[in-house]
Amino acid sequence: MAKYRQIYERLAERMKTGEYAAESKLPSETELMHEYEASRGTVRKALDLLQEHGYVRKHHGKGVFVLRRDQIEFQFNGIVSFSEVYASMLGRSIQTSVASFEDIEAPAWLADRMNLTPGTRMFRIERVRNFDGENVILDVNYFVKDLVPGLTEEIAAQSIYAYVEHELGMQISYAKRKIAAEDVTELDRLRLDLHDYEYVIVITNDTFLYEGRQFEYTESRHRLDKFQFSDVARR
Amino acid sequence: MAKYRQIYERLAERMKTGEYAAESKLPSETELMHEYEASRGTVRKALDLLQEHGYVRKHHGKGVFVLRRDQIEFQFNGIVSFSEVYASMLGRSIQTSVASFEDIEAPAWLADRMNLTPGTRMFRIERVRNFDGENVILDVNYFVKDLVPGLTEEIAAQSIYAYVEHELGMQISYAKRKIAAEDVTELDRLRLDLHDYEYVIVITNDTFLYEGRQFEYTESRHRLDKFQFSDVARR
DNA sequence: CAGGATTTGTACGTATGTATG
DNA sequence: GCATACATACGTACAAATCCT
Repeated sequence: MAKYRQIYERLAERMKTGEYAAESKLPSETELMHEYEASRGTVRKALDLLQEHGYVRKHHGKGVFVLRRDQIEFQFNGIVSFSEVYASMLGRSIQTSVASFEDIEAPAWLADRMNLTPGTRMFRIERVRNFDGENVILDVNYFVKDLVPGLTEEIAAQSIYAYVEHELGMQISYAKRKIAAEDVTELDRLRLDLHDYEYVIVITNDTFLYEGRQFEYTESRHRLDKFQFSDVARR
Repeated sequence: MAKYRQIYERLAERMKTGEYAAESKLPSETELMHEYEASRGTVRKALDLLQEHGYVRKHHGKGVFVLRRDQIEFQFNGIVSFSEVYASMLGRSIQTSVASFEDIEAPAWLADRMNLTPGTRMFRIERVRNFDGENVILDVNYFVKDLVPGLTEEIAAQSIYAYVEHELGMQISYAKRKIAAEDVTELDRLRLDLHDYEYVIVITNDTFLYEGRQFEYTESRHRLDKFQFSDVARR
């Protein structure tokens, strides 16, 4: 792994564990240079990455400050799978369990939406995200089977995106997202600890490969109080 | 302006005008070095920025390629006030009324959040968006007064962003957005037709100028059923 | 298929500018 | 004014991915 990336991960780790507390100032670039035996440019690349991912905020002439991260956050501009996000919040217990794993024929509404030939085989996967002992997020994924051969329940329990990108070497190009509130469904009640909430926040996600082919459709259904989305828009 | 940013803008310009066509390859870093009389590091910073902003994609060993523009357009990367976007999504018009327009001292929490010296004068504006006869969105804007001189209630009733950009000629750099659900407040009940909804979706928006100075903080509070957000994320 | 040429990625060093306290 | 800390810019070297002869 690249050195700046190692420094990034080490620093992120120390913020997650609280060694570098929220609101506090990180060591200066010069100090980090000596600590990690790296050049200033390399240290700066690590710090830039931390800022891009929402860990810190740099202030010219003052220093680099640790940001608070108390809620579940979808912080990045890029396409991020939920386990990637959770991985970024280590220190809090988040567990994924596969509630359902089926090999089905694409339902009509989905074949239409994804522009597939009717009858296409797909994986339909339900995964529940448990945060601090409560089931608060339900992910329902639909993958085109031909495009993710060898996908198993065990992989789904880990990170499907890591499998798709690193094992299969697939090139993801872009994803369309939509966020809206919806009434809770029977499935939500079955899978989630909803308490009295009557609504869920639903993120729908259509993911495309470089050639423009869609290989995934996902609905991520969040309990209201555990939902947060952040991003940075630029001109 | 920094040199790498000048190169960034020049290249972006040449892509917008079509001089660098979509799907085509940009000149190599070495060529750009000579063309702009800059070091490789500086050229690379400009290219990184272009990629981050969705103009190009870099491929190790191959080159830097111009992305299709139509998808960038659809992206929410313009820093548009959310309600304008919402209106265009539904293809209908929203009526805006200014519910409150004050000249105040920055409250402590906001001075802290925006990194302002305490006592800074600000405009605090409440605007209500009416759709199909119901008040469904409440925008609360805070602007640093020094940075938007001459802002009036009449302008607020139209588009503040149009005023800021075209009349004042200010250069907006980027905005940080966060979306989350919150309990309704007294203010929500006062301004909106909430029916039985107990929650609102709140979009907070911190907007920055090129120099990194923040000039605005906004909360856009949406009735649950009238909220929708879409965007395109790119790897 | 080998191997060199091209192109982007990483890393180091140095110097100077700008913001903050 | 001075010290500290981050920002920009230049130059160099080598690594890794890709392309081409």
